[in-house]
Amino acid sequence: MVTIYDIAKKAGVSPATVSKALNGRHDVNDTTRSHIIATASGLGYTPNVHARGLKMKKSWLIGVVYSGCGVSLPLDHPLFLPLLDSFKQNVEADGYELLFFSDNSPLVGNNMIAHCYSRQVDGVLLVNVDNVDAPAISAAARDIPMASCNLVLDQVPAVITDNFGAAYQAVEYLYSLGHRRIAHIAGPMQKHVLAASERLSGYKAALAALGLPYDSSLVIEAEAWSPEAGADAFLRLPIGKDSSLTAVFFASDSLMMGALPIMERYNLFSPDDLSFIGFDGAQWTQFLGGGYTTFRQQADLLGSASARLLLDKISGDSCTDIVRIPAELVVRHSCAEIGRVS
Amino acid sequence: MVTIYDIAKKAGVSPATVSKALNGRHDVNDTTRSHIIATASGLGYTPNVHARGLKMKKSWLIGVVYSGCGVSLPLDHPLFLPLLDSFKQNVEADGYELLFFSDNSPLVGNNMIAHCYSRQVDGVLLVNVDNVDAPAISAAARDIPMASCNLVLDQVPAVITDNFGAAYQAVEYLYSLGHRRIAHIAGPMQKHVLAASERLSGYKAALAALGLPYDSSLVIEAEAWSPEAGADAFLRLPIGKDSSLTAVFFASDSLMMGALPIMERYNLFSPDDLSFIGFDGAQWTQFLGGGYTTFRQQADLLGSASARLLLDKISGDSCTDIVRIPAELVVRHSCAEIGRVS
DNA sequence: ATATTCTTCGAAATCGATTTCGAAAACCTC
DNA sequence: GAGGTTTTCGAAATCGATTTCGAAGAATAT
Repeated sequence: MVTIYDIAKKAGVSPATVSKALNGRHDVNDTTRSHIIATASGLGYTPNVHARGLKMKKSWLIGVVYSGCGVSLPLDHPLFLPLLDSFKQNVEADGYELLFFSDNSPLVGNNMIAHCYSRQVDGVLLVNVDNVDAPAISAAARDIPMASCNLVLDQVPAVITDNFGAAYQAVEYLYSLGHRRIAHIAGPMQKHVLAASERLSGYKAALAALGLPYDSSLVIEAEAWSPEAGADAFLRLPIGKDSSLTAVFFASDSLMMGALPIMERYNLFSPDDLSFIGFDGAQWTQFLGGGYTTFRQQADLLGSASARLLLDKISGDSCTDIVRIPAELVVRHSCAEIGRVS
Repeated sequence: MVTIYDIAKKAGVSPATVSKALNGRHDVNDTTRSHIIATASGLGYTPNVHARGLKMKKSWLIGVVYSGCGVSLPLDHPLFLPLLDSFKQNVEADGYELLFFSDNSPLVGNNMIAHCYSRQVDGVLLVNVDNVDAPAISAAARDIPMASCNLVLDQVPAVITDNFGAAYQAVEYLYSLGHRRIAHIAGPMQKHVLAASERLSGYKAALAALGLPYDSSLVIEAEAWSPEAGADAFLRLPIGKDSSLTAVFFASDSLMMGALPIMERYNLFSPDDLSFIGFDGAQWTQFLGGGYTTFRQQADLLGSASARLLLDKISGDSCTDIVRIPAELVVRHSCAEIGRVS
């Protein structure tokens, strides 16, 4: 491995000067600087990040924490990779790289924090985390800059999709098409991941605002975010040709996917028999069944916003607690206009 | 930050002894060892990986390289995350963590290699890489332990799905159901990613073995692995109620997904009008249209095998060049039995 | 009791880069 | 040219953990 000592010897200067030349310090002559840079690249020098990290107490590493054992928020959530990719591009621009570690203990907490200290990460992003030791993390967040995505914890600035607003808009949209009895398949309620609860709140608020009664038989909470759980929940709805139910708002596309085989089994079609709205913007919603209407979570914005939040936190700036990112209603063909027969 | 010097002072021993006690060396008394361990955990000590890495020339880091700018092999490929998760669990068991870096230059090569040297990674996994500076990587692979997944490069041991065998089996299966005119929507041919070419070869070989003629009008190479490209390719096939074509083997589920809207447009149904087989085992194939037959790539095995390969390489063992992982035929309901009307 | 071996521990060097502070040289001012 | 300022450079300390090698003490052998 080529070190600055090798460069120093070859260039006929001291290691100190090499370091300064390579780091753009001003107390080194332009001539010597270019000479040093030339011999450095001639030798194929790459700085040793361990030595640098040891001295500077900075690793240029950002830990990405997710739930390895998460069942309700699976790793293959359609949001995860695009979000991470966007986040990565943003922090890379500032020179950071991503250290990928999950905390495989039942609760994301101490184990993860020990990792952070040990690896000297400069910051931590919590994403797709569903089972946290909230007090431990909030405490650690005073030492280690943290940010989270779609997760709300004390002391940790968060970027969240505007679930409430989107759900509200979903009901408004269905109402505008003439729907009056609108069901909601909710996701599993979790303590710090508010996706399910906020979407349910938005649904309720819109009903109230539109003067629609809240019918608890039209709201089913799924056991998980999976298609299987969606199917189970969907079956508990009053479906059938003669049902007064005309529309279903699913808390996620995964849940909606589970309903599709059931629809086939009962020989029902969307949108003719039942209007569907999903959530997430999964790829299949674009191509299947004439296209399903859904809310696209803006992974790119979620990623860039959480990067901004974390980078600000790292540089010590005070930053906003919560940033809301709107979800985009993607209108396709799974919602029918009804009730205009007058 | 708590260091071994702090522990040494508190425990009344030297830093050297602390280091040895914590690392399980034999030249330290059991009594002092337990005393040291106790005070270490009492102080909340976590070792500084930079200091350790500097001295030991080992980072306990494995670099995961993928194509950031890859278009033909998108980041959200259904295989990517499950594979990575399996890989991670396997290398974590040996104490490694994952450094996630893409090479955003047009060709994955020098930039990535510089990163590896700089970060002192102990090994590199190449995955979902589609545009490589092959000579540069092969050269670097002599210095840095590497392994790849679904990518074939000189000097780099690889784990690959048995594309040939699966494609062969697809044709055999369709043949056994009575199909005689079987089309293939191939993926884009790439130099080092053999998914498309091997699947095409398997298709051709099976035709030949079964005595079926090769009809070039039934083989279309898609421009990319996307649904859009799949739709374009599918439209160039002789489809329609009166076509003699009875089955299509798609090189991926994504390509197959693109064909579904076209089917609807022409009022065709699978399997009644056309039998479909996909590749990858995407989630939607399980739930939509009564279930689509596909080949499941065994992400868990691909991940664990590439972990094994890389860990062996790191420990200096000679290891196999190529490991083949079979793909599992998942029979659902998109393939009809025909021709048994006699 | 003396010699020898084994156990246990610590002083000091090392890994590679950064940074402080002082020294030398070059420059300027009058 | 004396005094002062600026520029340019290097010796040495530092970050925290590991490791070598020698020393002191304990245990064993003769």
